[in-house]
Amino acid sequence: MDNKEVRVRIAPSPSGNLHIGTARTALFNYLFAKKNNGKYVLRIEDTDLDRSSQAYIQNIYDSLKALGLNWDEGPDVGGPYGPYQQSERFDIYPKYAQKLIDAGYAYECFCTQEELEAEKQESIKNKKPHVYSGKCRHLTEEQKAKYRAEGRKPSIRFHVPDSGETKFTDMVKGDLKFDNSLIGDFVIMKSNGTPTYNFAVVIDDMEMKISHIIRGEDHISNTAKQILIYEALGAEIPQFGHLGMILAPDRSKLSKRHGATAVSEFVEKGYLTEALVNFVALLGWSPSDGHEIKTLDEIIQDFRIHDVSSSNSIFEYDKLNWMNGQYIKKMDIKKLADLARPFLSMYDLSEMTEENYERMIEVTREPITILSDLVNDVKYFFGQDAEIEPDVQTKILDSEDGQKVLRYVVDNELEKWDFEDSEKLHEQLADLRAYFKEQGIKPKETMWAIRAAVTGRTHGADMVAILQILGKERSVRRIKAATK
RNA sequence: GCUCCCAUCGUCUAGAGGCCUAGGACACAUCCCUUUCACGGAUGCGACAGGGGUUCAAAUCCCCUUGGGAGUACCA
Repeated sequence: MDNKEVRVRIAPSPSGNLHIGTARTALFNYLFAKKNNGKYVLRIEDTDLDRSSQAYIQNIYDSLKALGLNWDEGPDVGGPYGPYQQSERFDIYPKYAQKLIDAGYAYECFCTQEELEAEKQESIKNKKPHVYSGKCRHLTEEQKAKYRAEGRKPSIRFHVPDSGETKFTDMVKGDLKFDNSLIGDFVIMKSNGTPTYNFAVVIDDMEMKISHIIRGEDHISNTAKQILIYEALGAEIPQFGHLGMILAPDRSKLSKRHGATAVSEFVEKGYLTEALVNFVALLGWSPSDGHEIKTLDEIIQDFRIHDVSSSNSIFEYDKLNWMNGQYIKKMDIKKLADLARPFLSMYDLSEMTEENYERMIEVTREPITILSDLVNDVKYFFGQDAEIEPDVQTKILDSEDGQKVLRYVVDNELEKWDFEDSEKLHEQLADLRAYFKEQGIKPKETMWAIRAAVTGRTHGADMVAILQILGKERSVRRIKAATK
């Protein structure tokens, strides 16, 4: 190709928290930029002032940063082609609109909503595609003056050619073409003086020298309109790449009723941003070496936009959960311990030393898939007494073998257990298992008795660790309490 | 309605005419490991939507049908 600088952008609209789909689009843009030593720009598209809010803008910043998708230029960091927030760019769009009018590519339209609606209904009735008739295309100055006198404020429409095709080669979809006669003259400036989306993006992308536009395929049909504008302006047309959509398991659009949709919601539920990025990268792209667990940097190395799948993909939690579990398992323990804290706010963490807190996380991290699983899994580390589950009471603590083990432990072992030395304690438990094995009680049943007494459950973290974190006093207390 | 996109195991995907009796991952099942849950290991289950072409040869190319998705706004 050429050696022009690669510049991509992610342009979210702050009418909600950063959506997981937008995050994937951001990721692919980021990957493409990094892979090609390009620039990755963040632009906030808040043209619709009613639906936009500062809180959402902040959420977009925070989410993108948390995912590690840091931008080179943007509203907060600036850059050579700012401002990067559309609401601050309102003065530049009318100039370009006027330029198009002057060149004959656009015209003022005085049609009312009612007239437009009537046209549309007529088309539907005749089973024809509804395309604006273009009746304001050739208004005389007198007619315009008359409309103005009536108080009508014009919108500005782009004059789309009546024939021919608009085509482009999409980086992921291949050759695409649209029949101009079916596009219809579309509005570029609303009657209130603000630009429509299709106009604002083109102007902004053009001014910001965006070379490649990677976005969701819901924008495919907009592309024809946008190319027409680029051409009318005599601007260089960027390369486009349209990604398949992310769908819910029922093949509908991913929405709140399917669970979390915003990146921040996933984080609040206990998903790790590293896992989120990794998982979402695999929706539409696959690593060349078959190793799916990869860091952002590794993905950058392996990423090629032309390898991206052009079909939609379904967002299933199974694999995300598995992947999140993998990341939790491998994460630096100090980092994990810090991330886990907010999830454990219902417990009095000051009860235990920092060292014990970390060890508790270390020994409970293994089976969990999301951080919030910790809430339940860590419960028995708190409080003086164990909360015994009903089943555990009847099936284990009330059983003959269970009591036999506990009785023996209380009478002969408990005082000898070395809570300070984990290896010693480990051996002592092993000896206990061996002792009862000769009496026909399985090793796991021996341990169940102790586990049940100490934690009230049949499963959980390593027994030695539990006993040590709980400390001698509470461990002894719980075991004695369960012994009849 | 019209336009466009898409179509390999339940899901994410590999596959760019012969390497495919279609490979991997998640999920599921069984077994092994084991102080529990889990992790890990092994095995199994499981797909080229259907129909026509093209070709010596098609999951791969073309057409039709079907199914799914998107767009069709003075919303972005």
